[in-house]
Amino acid sequence: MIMENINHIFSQLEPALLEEITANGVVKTFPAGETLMRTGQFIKSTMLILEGSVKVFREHEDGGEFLMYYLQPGEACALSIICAAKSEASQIMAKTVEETTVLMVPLGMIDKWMLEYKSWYHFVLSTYRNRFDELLNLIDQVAFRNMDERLDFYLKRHAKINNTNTIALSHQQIAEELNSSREVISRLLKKMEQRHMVILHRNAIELI
Amino acid sequence: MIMENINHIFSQLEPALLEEITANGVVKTFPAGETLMRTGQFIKSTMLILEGSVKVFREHEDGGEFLMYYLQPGEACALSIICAAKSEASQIMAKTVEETTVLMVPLGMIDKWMLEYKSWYHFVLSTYRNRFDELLNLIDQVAFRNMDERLDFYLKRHAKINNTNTIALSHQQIAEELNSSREVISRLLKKMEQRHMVILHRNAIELI
DNA sequence: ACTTATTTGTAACTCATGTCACTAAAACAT
DNA sequence: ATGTTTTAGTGACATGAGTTACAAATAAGT
Repeated sequence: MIMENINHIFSQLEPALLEEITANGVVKTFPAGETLMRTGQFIKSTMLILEGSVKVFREHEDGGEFLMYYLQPGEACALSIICAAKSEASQIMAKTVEETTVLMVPLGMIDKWMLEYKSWYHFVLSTYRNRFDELLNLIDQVAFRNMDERLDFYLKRHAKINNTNTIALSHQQIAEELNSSREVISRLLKKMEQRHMVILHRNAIELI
Repeated sequence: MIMENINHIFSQLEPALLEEITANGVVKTFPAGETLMRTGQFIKSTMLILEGSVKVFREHEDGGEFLMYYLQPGEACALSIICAAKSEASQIMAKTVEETTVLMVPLGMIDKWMLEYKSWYHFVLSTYRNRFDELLNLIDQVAFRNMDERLDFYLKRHAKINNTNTIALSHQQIAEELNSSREVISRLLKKMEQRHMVILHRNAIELI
């Protein structure tokens, strides 16, 4: 059933390529909160997400972290592809947020398929493109926006990704992802509640 | 002599490819301060820098700008390649900082060469990789660093790129690139001078 | 039910940065 | 040389956001 799943999730890839992928890849399931990649680590394979979701973030020496983006089923980690191609150390951290199934493809294949399969070529390029866009967006956020706007943006994005308008996170968790502090987030959320933008519950924020 | 120049600057590319590049590309020289790409504009060709330098930056609605990186001879604009591949609108601005000669390659070639020339493939991928790294760095800066550290970093990078330890910029210009204000930069530079990190001149900052 | 741990609310304070208002110095122009 | 423009210096103040220090509310464990 995993095979079918792959075919479905990566339907934009050619059948012949999908066969190769399943032949060469290893399917692995990680529990929630598992670290898949850490700063400075060398990457030995590219990961295609089949199920669940993966948080990709930057980490600062003194503990702070900073959310970059989430990887969803059907997506690949752009960095792992880039790093793999140059066998360089990763600059980022990746962690599962829920139980996540990934397909691990040895890095030798990536280059090979680029030349052999047009659909793989487009897949890889659009992966780059999308991540690049997301980084540009992120830079906009931190360069031009205040925390209240960033929080608003964060909540909406989170809601969209999880396809719900109730964000099941504590203020503490949100603060960490935005590299802020819990009190600041609580304060801003209270303001948003007064403006009837959200309703606050324990461990949950409801968007209106 | 431009041909020789190209061969020299892009020596990592195969001779056959270089021939194709010169056959298909158009060499163009722009004066200093010319806008090569603006937000929302569609990109019709990729640019390889032959001489001079190009500033790539993000622009905010209310005027603020934000330096992303400089392109030097031998480099290509990663975004133009990505956008070209998907004929999407650009999200960034690019401006010459001095008189700059570029080689404009029609976007149809990019994809074609990826399959035909290994050296082009590696060139494009390493372009992505380098820009990606630079964006990651930038995010670090704005997410984790204060303005004094960012200024210090900015000055050192500028010095390194121009291969001099005198930065010939006004405080105003620096402020714009860091999306700050002139007074703040003046203040911080004065502090750096008191700590004997720099010597301030009019329109110039000397690193020690 | 009682205790404990987790999560949230809030006030007071500090600090970095941005803004306003104005002065001073240097470069340029006529 | 004198007036004008550009660049730099500086103090006073406003604001956003991080910090400290608690209190209150809610959930969880025994």
